[in-house]
Order: sequence, then C-alpha cells, then structure tokens
Amino acid sequence: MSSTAQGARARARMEVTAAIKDEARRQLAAEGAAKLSLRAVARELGMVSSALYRYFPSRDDLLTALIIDAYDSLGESAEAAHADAADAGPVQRWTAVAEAVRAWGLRHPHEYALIYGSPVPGYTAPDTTVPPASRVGLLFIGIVRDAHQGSGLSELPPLSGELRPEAERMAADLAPDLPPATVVALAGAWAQLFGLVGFELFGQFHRVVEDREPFFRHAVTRLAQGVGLE
Amino acid sequence: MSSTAQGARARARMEVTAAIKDEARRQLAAEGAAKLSLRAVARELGMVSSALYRYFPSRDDLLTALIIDAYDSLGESAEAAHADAADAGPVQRWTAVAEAVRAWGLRHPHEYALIYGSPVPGYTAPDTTVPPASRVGLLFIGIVRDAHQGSGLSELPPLSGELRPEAERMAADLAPDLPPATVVALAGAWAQLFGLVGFELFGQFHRVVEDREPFFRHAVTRLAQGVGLE
DNA sequence: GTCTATAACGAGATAGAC
DNA sequence: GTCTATCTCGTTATAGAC
Repeated sequence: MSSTAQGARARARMEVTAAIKDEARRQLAAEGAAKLSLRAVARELGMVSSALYRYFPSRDDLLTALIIDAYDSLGESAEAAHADAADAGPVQRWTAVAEAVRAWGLRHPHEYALIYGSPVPGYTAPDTTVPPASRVGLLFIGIVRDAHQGSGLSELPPLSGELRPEAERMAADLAPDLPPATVVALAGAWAQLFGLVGFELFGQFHRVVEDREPFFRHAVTRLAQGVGLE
Repeated sequence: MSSTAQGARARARMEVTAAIKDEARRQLAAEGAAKLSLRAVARELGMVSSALYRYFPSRDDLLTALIIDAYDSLGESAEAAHADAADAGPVQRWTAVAEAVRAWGLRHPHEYALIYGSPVPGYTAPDTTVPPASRVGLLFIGIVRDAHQGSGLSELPPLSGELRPEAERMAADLAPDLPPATVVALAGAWAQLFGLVGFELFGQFHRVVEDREPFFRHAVTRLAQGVGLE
C-alpha cells in the first residue's frame, strides 16, 4: 500500500464528500433545510443511502457540514473584502465588510437562510459551528479596535445602570480592550446589519425599498457611525 | 331557513376554521412550515383530508391564513402597547412598540419564524399579506410623524446624491409629509429592529448577549435617536 | 346549499426482506 | 446493494347526509 495509493484514496474521499455536499446544497435550494434527506442525496448521486453514512454519520452531521461551509464561505468573502480595503479609513473598511456580507447573501440566498434564517426543526447546532460563525463579527471588532488604538473612535453616551453589568461581561468576553459601551454598540450593529440583509433577501423590502444598493450603503455607514467610527 | 340557523352554520364554520388553524400552528411549531401537511392536520382533528378543502382551497391558502393571522396578532400586540404609551414622549412610544414586537416574538417564536424567517420553499405570499404585514411599520411612521408635527424631530444629515431619487420615491409612497432622509432612516431602523429580535430568537446571541432585556432596550432607544427622535 | 366520507390519481418517501 | 410492499403527500371526483 504505497503512499500515492493512500493519497489517491484520500483524494477520492474528498471528491465524494464534495459531491455529496454539492448535491445537498442543491436540495437546500429546492426544498429547504427541513426536507434535506440523505436518501434523496444518495439517489441523485447514483449511490445507495447506506453508502452515505461512510461520509456523514447522520443527516444532522451533513447539515452541520453545510452550515460550517456557509459560515466559512461568508467569512472568506468578508475577509477578502476587508483585506482589499486595508489601507482605507475605518468607515470604508466597515462598509466594505458589510457590503461583502450583503453580496454573499444575494449570491447564496439559501445558504444565507440556512445560517441566519429560521432554525431547522429538530436540529441544534453543535459548538463546532461557533468559530466559523464568529468570523464576520471578529472583523468588525478588529476595525473598531484599530480605530480605538489610533484614537479615531468617538466616545459613546454612558450606559444605563441596568445594562452596565452585562456590558462589562460582554466586553470582558469579546474585546477587553474596548469600552463596554462600544462593545454593546458593536453587538447591536452586528445584529442590525443582518436585519438589513435579511429583510432584503426574505422579501420584506418588496415595494418598500427598491433601489437597495445605495440604501444599504447609507444604512451601514450610519451603523458605523453608531459604534463611534467617523 | 331562519336567520338563527344561518348564524349557527356560520358559527360552526368559524369554529372548525379556528380548529384547523390551531392544529396547523401546532404542526408549525413541531415540524416547521415546510412540512405543514393538510392530511396530518385532518388526521389530528379526526376529519378526512378532503373535508379540509371546504375551508381552505389548498395547502398554500392555509399557510397564507396562518401568515396573516401572525402578522395581525403581532400588529395587535404592538398597537395595544402603543396605545398604552399614548401619553408618553416619542422615544417612549417607539421603545414600547419595539418591546412589544420582541415580547410577541418570544411568546410566538414559530410564528415569528414563519413571517420573518426563511421563505417557505415553493410558496410565494399573495398581496393580501401586505396590509397586515404593514401594521408595525405604520406605527413607527405615526410616531415619527407626530414628533415631526410637534417639532420634536431633529434633522438628519443630508443624503448622498445616489440615494436621493430612491429616498424621494420612498417618501412619496410611505410618508409624503416626512423628509426623505427621515423615511430612509425609518425603513432602516425598521429592518434593524427585526435584526435584533431575530438574532435573539434564532440563537445568534448565544454566548454573546446574555442579559437581553436591557441590551434590547438600549439598542432600540438608539434606533429611535437614529431616526431623529429625542 | 353545505358539509363529510369514500375512493382514487400520481408522485414521492420509507422499512425491511433478500 | 437491490427490490418490493407499504407508507406519506396534495388534490380531485363522486356520492350521500343534513
């Protein structure tokens, strides 16, 4: 058993794994995550369903793989856009990442729905999804951190007493070098960005916002200002 | 055929219709909208599937009824909260409506997912869903309008040239008496509010925001300021 | 007229024997 | 890994009860 044979085996395994996920993604688009079925994937690939279990031990594991791939694909797009804007100001970097998120969502609406839409009934995501899911958020934290260190970050109004304990816990967990009020604003802006993208993708802007690109650019610029960037 | 007999028939029809929708909502929670099945609803009610067609001409019409009911239930809650805060300032009225939206979502997560989550594969909502879907947005417009007429609304920074045409179209369609920049900010805040609620309901705040009530209150207060309320 | 029940269609999923 | 028998589904046609 030569090493090239082993390499070939490993390569074949990766190719089949990729084919399974590709087909599963097609079903995701056609039928939704709730109806994702290992049997249907197998049938479409000319395999027998039991053969799939050599690659994914269960339907939920296949779902998890699709979710992680989606988060990673989004994260990669966002990181690439951020890298392209590395020399620009913090607001430009912020909007570059936000626009990359929107563009990815428009290109992959069903995968967007998988990760930011309704939970799949009966499925709970394992902790392995957390790091890929964090990539976009970490970019925003980095942008704000750079502005803070370069003193390009304005101070935010003081927090109410009821929010202070949670704000300090959040800051300690997510970005100990940033002011708690900034971390709270960041978490809010992060959620609000996906509110904008989700409303566009899921049809809520129908007949409300039609020319969405300038609208979105404007909204995310104001989000950047809301966390103290200028 | 007396009028009381007609009343009894009509009443019975309404009761069966309500029972069908109740059971359908139960299945919505258990299996998700994609797997809503007329046959399962009928079976659970001790009816035969064909009998359901006297009440809903198709599965999609049942789904539409559930969607409209959800929008109306949310709209009623929001309107009641707004009425309770009628004498308060604009920011208080704004946050009262926003907190009613969040509270309704926490009480009805599956119906929230139905109307603000992933689209149901193969289903497209008819135009009859538009008026109920508009109720919450109309409340926010009304609050801002009142503040504008009472001169309690601050002016927003001027819009970029690329956004101005769409902003004017939006203002003409949604609130011709408000400045276009305000209407744009309103549409953004509206989407962003549901980003906050969706992130909480769909699990994105897991291990990020834990004490969500004060966090949400703070975020929506800042949203109110973002549209010019003070 | 208003409703429910029976039966069937074509399509698809599923479980288990082989 | 294959085949088959048995489920599910949405939907319609039809017949009969009230």
